[in-house]
Amino acid sequence: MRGYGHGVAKLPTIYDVAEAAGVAPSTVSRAFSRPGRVNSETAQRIRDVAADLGYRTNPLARGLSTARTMTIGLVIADITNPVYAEIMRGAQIAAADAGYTMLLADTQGSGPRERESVERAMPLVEGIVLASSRMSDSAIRMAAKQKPLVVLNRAVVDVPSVVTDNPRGARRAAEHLGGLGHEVITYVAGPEASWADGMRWRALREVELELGLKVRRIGPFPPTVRGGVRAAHELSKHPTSAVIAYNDQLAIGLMRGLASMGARVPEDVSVVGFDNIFGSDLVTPGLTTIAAPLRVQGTTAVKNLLALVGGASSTTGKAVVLPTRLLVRASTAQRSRKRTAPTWGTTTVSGPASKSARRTSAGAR
Amino acid sequence: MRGYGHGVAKLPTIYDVAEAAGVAPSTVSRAFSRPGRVNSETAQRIRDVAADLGYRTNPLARGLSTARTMTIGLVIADITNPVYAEIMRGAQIAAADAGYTMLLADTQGSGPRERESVERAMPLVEGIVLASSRMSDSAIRMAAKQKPLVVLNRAVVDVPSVVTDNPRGARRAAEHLGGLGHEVITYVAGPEASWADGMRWRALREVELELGLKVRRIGPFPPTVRGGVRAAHELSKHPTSAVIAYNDQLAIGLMRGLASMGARVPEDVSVVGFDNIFGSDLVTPGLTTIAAPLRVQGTTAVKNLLALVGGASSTTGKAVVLPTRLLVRASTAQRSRKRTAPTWGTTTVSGPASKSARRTSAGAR
DNA sequence: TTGAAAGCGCTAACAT
DNA sequence: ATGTTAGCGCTTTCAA
Repeated sequence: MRGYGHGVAKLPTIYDVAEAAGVAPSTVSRAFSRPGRVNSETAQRIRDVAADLGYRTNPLARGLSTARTMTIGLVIADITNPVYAEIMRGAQIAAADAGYTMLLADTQGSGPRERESVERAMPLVEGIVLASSRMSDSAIRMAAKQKPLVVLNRAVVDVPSVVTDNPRGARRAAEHLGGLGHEVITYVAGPEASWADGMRWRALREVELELGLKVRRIGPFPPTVRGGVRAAHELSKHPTSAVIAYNDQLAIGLMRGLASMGARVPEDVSVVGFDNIFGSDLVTPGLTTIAAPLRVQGTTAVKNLLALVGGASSTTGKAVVLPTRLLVRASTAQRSRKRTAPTWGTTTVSGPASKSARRTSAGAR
Repeated sequence: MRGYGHGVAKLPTIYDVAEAAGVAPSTVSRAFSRPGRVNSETAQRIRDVAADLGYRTNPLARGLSTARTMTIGLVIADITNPVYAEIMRGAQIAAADAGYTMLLADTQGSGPRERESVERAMPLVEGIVLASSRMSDSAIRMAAKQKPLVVLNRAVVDVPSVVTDNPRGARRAAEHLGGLGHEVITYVAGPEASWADGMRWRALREVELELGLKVRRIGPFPPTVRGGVRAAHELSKHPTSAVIAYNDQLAIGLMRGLASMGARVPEDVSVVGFDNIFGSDLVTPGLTTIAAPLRVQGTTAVKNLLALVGGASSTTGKAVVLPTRLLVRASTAQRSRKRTAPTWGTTTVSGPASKSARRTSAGAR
């Protein structure tokens, strides 16, 4: 009702309030300052007057003198990737709960762009969360010296990190598949720059002997549905009855590709993904996956960041590792020993029968 | 290599540069100021020295005196909704292209939270994009007086708006279904607060007579997969052979719900969604949908906002309307007149046969 | 062009 | 508990 003009209205300042309340500007400032909001009678009166005038403390000005902008930055490799939807939600909630605003930068998977985003955001924020960063360890460490910073989905020595339990996740996937009678598993790799990819593949190699199964690897592929389709073609050259994909998108694409080549999931090949993104339970068959606590990842990263901002020392040097869990859906099944016919793997999508099946029969190894 | 300490490194200021270059601070400022970057020899030397020192102009300080923070705000109703992934990407790109940083606020579908976010962001940004706002028209208009603002997916009188062509989209959906022989269509409504929902339903009502078909409406339902499942139950009480859902999530949930009740899509019921979100082509059957130019929506909103920021007058009072297109996939098909048996609609998921079929036979209307 | 000085709105020592 | 006085880092008159 206070009939603002039309263009850009000028907001009242601390001086306006001071004058209206008949006190010194600094007194007004105090009535609004952070820690121990003064509670004298005057302070209250000042707040009333301020509210009346529609006064709002200008965060820019405040930030200029205190370096507290009440803003944190979240830089993400690919905002389009459904994984980040939940992560961002979690981050946003944690930030908002602490009274912080979130600056978002999408780097579209580009390293240089990421560096630039970080530089741009740096002076505006009190701290930064780097999700699935593609920058080099040293670049990250460098940035971490400027402002509090935590990396998500990656462990960087000397920099607070939040990761999921990739080794355990990969192991669970392998155990699950092994338990279903699969003896050789193909790992469909994601981007080489991905830290998680390395962890997953390495973990699989490690459990290989222990679980008495064989693990191959194809890739790298872009971590997208399309990448998965390509992977399916690649897989058809050396079919295995079970596949673990770097992430759900890849797994979903793989299933599509397999379907288009006449392979059935899970009858012919069992597929496991990672992350449990939106949609992984909607595809047919539902995707068995190693679920990550997406939202918790976001909140944890932000909470830790805020702790740092609040002056906490970088805790231990250890990364915080969040648990994952195996979600069994319809894309994995008992290995069928009675393969009626090598219906796929004997032909590729781009032509008639050519490379004949290998490793397709039981006693492969 | 410039061996930063360890804690928070202090950045060089304009004064440091001035001293190093042997000029006055204001001269340094000029060498970096906005419009016509001075090109004198000194200016160049200053820039070199600055680069050498690792100087970066502090946006906060700049913002304090110029009110140009090079930041825009994007406030979104539900960051978790896949629709926004692409919109955000588009917005982010447009912002980055113009050298702007993006502040993001997720309001989790809460009106009050949205108001608060806007207030919080207001002083930090040069302008705001409100995506699918749940605030009242008057609240939006109020905010629009403070700073440049554009609303996305909603038209508000006197406020620059960007919307998709809902009427045309709804019409196309109806025509498509009509062309397949469907005579009565159920519209599964989304949230009542949604402007788009109103537009879509209203458009359907308008083409009803013209296309010679009948349109019913059930709902409102939350615009989620779960909401869709609930809608399926509701639908089973008054089955129709064709359904148009408020959005893809609802449509997908509906398909799941129908499947669990024994109804086949598209044989028993054809389903059309809106938006073409990630995943709508991954479900089985693929979802026929009215595709929105998601990314373009984001870029358009931001570009228009930036134009306003740059001083453009609110153009005409008209909303920018972006075209949609019908994407036919497998969830819609010719209506089968020879219904062998009313296999669904006669039983509900929660028990044996009860409510008998209605409107299920051919000559319904 | 460049320099000098005032000020953006707020906070942070000092005093009182 | 309040008032005074300097800045935070940058831009912007106004002179030179």
